[in-house]
Amino acid sequence: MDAFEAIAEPNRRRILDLLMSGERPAGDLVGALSICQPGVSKHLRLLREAGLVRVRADGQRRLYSVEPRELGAIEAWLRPHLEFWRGRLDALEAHLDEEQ
Amino acid sequence: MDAFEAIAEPNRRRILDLLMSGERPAGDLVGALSICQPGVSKHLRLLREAGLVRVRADGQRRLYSVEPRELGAIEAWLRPHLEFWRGRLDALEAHLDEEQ
DNA sequence: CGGTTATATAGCCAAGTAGCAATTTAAGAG
DNA sequence: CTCTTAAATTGCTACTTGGCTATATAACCG
Repeated sequence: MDAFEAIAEPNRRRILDLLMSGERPAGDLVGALSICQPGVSKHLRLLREAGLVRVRADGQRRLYSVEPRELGAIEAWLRPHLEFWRGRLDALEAHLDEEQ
Repeated sequence: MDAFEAIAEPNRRRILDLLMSGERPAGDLVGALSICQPGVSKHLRLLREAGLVRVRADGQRRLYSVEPRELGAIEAWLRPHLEFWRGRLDALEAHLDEEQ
């Protein structure tokens, strides 16, 4: 699973949001997500395979945290589109200003 | 299908890339994509339902173009993550500089 | 050791989807 | 009207996935 597919699922985006506040044990995420524990575990595995999170052991807990590198890959695709369209909208505004 | 799911599929990202050069008939996209015509048509329908492209008729052709609004929705989710991690990386660099 | 807690895995099901070939719809062209 | 071209829809299959329950693994506690 690549990063694009990984962030396509709302629960996985929510996990990444929760991990913005720092490293968290899997159990915290289960409490926050209204899906069952194995479901969260499966999402965490997919996020790990997509390179979006990393995990380290702490006793019997697993502490997850964001691995930002692959988010950059998404931005790398998205940015040219945003820049292109920002340019078009700016041009449109300029055009409308001229007409006034 | 929302915008996140829509861009999870490589052929659909490629379609959006191709449409950056401007409005194009569906047939152009079929030629560029190495999947069959009905497949492209289906992807275009999903992109339309996700609000990522619009279409207008030109005789028997259908001209597709990007609708940038929903790309902004993706950026709206992604940006806080990127900013957060850019900040962390900057802090790390500063820390390493100090140690020298 | 046995018991408890935290997490992962296995096994299953229902739903969605990406692909194709075949067909339909719609717009020109003659 | 007939033929052709452009695109969409239908019908199908194989695969994936997100959810669940049940079970396994693994670490800590006594």
